Amino acid sequence: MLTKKTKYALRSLIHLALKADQGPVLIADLAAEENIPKKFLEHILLELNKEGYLASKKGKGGGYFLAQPATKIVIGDVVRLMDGPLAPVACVSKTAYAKCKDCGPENECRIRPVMKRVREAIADVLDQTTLQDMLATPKRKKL
Amino acid sequence: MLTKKTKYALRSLIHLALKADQGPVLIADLAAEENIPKKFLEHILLELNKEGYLASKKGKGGGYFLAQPATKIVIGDVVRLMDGPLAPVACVSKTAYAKCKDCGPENECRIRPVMKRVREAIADVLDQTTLQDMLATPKRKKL
DNA sequence: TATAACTCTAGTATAGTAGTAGACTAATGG
DNA sequence: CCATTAGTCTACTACTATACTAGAGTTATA
Repeated sequence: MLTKKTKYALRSLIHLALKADQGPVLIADLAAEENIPKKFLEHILLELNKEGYLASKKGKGGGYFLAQPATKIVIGDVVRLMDGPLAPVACVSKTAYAKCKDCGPENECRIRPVMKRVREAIADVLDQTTLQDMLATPKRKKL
Repeated sequence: MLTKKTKYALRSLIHLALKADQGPVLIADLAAEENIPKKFLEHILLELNKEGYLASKKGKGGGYFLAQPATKIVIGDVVRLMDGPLAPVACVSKTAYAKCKDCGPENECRIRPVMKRVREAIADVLDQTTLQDMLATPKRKKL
C-alpha cells in the first residue's frame, strides 16, 4: 500500500507540473487545492526539494516549482524516496537489499523467486513512468 | 512490503506441502523448523484453516496438513488473506475497492491509471503462481 | 480418562504513519 | 534597512498496524 505521504507527494508534483508556467506556487495554495494538511505538506515538499525534484523561492512572490523537467522525474524514484523500496521483501530489493534474518540460505528459499518477479513487475511499471506520463488527462467518458 | 505474518504463512504452506505425505505436522515442530514464534504461528494456521487451505487433527498424533492440493492454492489469495489487497491504492483494488476520500473525481485522477497498472502487474504474478509452483527447488549453484 | 494437541479471547510492546507546534531564517519590496 | 512574506527545521504527539504473548478452553485419541 502506498502511504498518504507518497500520494501527497505525487499529487504535489502533478500540480506543480501543470502550473509550471505560472511561477512559484505557495505551500498554502497547494495544500488547499490538493486537500493536503499544510504542515505535513511542508515536510514532503522539503524532502522533494532536498532530493532535487523541486526548488523554492523565499520571500514575497515565492513558492515552490519543479526543478526538473517532468520528463526526467521517474515515478519509481519518487515512490522509493517517500515509501522506501518497491520490493515486497528486502531480500529481492535492488536499491535496498537486505538479507532476511529468519530465513535459511537464499538459494534454498522458495519464496524469493516469486517475490523477485513481483518486484520486477512493479519496477517495470514505475521506473518507466515519468511525471510527464502522468500529466495527460485521464480517459474521458466520450471524445 | 509483505508482512512477516504473510511470509510465515507462505513458509508454513510450503513446509506442509513438502511433508504432505508424512501425516500431520505439529505446530511446535513447524515453529521450530521454520523459525516462527509458536504462539504467533497458531494464529496464522488457524486463519489458513478457516479459509480452507489447511485442516487439522486434534489429540495425540494430531497436527496440521494441507486440505487442498498444492496446485489449487493460489499465492495471490494467500497474500490477500494475510496482508489485505494487492493494490497499492484501494481505489484500484478489484477485491477490496474503496473510493479515495481525499481525491477528486476518479476519472480525473492522474495517479490511478499508473497504480492500476501496478496492481495488474502484481496480480499477474501472484494470481498465476500456485503453491505447487513454489515447491520446485530453486536454482542450484551447479547441477 | 488422561493428556496431547488444536482453539480461542484478550491482551501487550514496538514501530511506523500521519500530523502539529513553534521558533528560525532568508529574501523581497517599499 | 526593515517589515513582511514565505520557506526551513527541530521536536513533539496521536493513532494505527504489526508482531507478538498469556492463559483458559475444547476435542479426540491411545
